[in-house]
Amino acid sequence: MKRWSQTLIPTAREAPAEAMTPSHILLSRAGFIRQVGAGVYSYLPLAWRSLMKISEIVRQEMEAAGASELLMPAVIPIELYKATGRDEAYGDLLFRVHDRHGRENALGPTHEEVITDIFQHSINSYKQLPVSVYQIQTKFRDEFRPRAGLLRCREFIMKDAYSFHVTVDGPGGLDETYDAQYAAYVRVFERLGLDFSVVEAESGPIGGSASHEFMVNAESGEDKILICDSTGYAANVEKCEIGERAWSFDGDALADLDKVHTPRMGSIEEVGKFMKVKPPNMLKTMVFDAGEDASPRWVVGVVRGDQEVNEGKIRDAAGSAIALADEAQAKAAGFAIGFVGPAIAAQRDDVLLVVDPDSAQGTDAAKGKAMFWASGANEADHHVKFFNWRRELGALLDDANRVKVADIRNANAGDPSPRAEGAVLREQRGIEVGHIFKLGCKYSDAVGFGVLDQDQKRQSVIMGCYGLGVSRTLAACVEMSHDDDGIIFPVAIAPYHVLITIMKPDDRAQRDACRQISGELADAGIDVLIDDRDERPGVKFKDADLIGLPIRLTIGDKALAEGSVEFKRRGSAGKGDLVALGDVVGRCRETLERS
RNA sequence: CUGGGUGUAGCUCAGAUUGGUCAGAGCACGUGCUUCGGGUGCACGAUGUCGGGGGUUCGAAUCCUCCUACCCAGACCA
Repeated sequence: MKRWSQTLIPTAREAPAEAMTPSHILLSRAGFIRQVGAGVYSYLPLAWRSLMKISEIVRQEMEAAGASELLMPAVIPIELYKATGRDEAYGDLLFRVHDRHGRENALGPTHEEVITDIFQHSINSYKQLPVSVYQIQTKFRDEFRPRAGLLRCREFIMKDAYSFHVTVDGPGGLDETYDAQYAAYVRVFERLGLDFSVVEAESGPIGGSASHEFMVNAESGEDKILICDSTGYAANVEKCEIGERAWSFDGDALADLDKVHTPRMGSIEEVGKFMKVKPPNMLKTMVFDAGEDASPRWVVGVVRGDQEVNEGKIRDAAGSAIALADEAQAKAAGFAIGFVGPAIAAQRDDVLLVVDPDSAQGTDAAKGKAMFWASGANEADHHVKFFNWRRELGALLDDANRVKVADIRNANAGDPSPRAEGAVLREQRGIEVGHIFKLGCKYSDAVGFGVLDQDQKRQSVIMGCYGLGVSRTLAACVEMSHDDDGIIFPVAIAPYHVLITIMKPDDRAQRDACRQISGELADAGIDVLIDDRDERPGVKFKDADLIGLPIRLTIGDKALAEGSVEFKRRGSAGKGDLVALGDVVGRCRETLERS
């Protein structure tokens, strides 16, 4: 039980000018957070209560999944990150601090290295595994661009769990724990009352084989996910496969190749507008660099002008570690960056051409005639119209060592589902609140962490790691659930369950009623906040809606004259119901349990 | 990192072209009265390194310059 007048809930009519997203605006206005620096926030009392509630549910589910809580330091000698190469991989994302002796430390962005170090020095035998541990802790990542309040900050609260195994399959194996963590995450987000999706994901710099992301469904989310409703397949756009698409390079040319002067127009939009060609009729050609020693040195990806190349997919298709070519280097190597076209493959033999099926079309099926394509002319400031695959590239198209057709683009809404014939993908936006990974031996091998198995053979230890953004979850919850008046908290995340708005704090009858009700509610284990401020009713009601507690009880003369208080569920329309004093606790308990 | 923008009262912002009654408004805050079920009304009041340094000038919030902080978009990213 807490009195508003005795705590810090600095609500405001206006949000700071820099707040753009709903969660940032509302958490600021409702007095939950205050910005201290770029991507650095203080959690005021209401926010801290919500965060503790989220943390507690996470704890319970982690313990239920067999993990033990521990706490590692935030200050970590840089050597640990150097050992795994993540010193470089993370680069500027690592906060670095030098101590008085000039030693370099990182502020922990995540703790694979530290936990692996601990286990390496504590575990010697397969008999001691598997073990899962977790911590809830402040993490530091020096983001290029923090944004949207708590959604992407440089200092944030995260739960990270790690598991260690001798095998992948079978009892005690990685898969078993991964599945248990997966289930625990589902329970956590269900208990928190969040609308979420689980999607297949790229593992990014953390590394590893399999990974899933947990996304709170919200329009303002940074991540795009694609869903096949008929199978339940869902994946991040970075990972999403696309179903089979028919393709063929064959088809007669519509007209002779027509070279067009397009001075300084390197982008699809500019060229399209200038040549009066729609992006779906253009071939976007991207040059990737496989490295100086690689053969072929260059990989050239082709997708339609309205589509995006997926770097991960083209890497898989090319079968080598490639990256988007450095513009200066590519130009020096003879590529007319901005004006490259598929015909480049016919001009030089150090190029592997990878074509997305949607672009590998000789005929326009819809129109029943040859396909019209525009592309770069492989000459600065020029593009071509009436590009025809067979005419321009000939038999080269049939040489699997030079030309491949593969899914290399990001999926879009309406694309065929990779899991069900005839089904299409639907697009949705989400906020990533959890991400779990099967790491394999990446970290253990990097530091030489192995144990002896039954046969006295040394085995690399297999790892999994499981992250959950606690502070981000609070923000995602607000993104997901609010209205024009303020936040609408799910019961599990709300800092308090019930707000008692006492109209006249000086009135003896009202005070007595408030004391009675709040006492009974507290005894029933319900968290109560009492708005005892000497403010006008309108101010209190506005603030009540703003901070978004699930239930508001209003103690005023009218209701009290009938021995009642007014009961209102946040988010419901109207003024609420009159409930007899004696029934209030029951009504609250019932409402909170039901939701 | 690239591009754009903004730093003036606790918050939202005006003032800047044209240097000099430009230290301002609203909200918030304090006092008094008023009002008392959806941000009440009136009066009075307190509040500033005009982001910082340097320069130009008799005089700078305003012009020049360097620095710095923050925001937005992109690229990147659990």
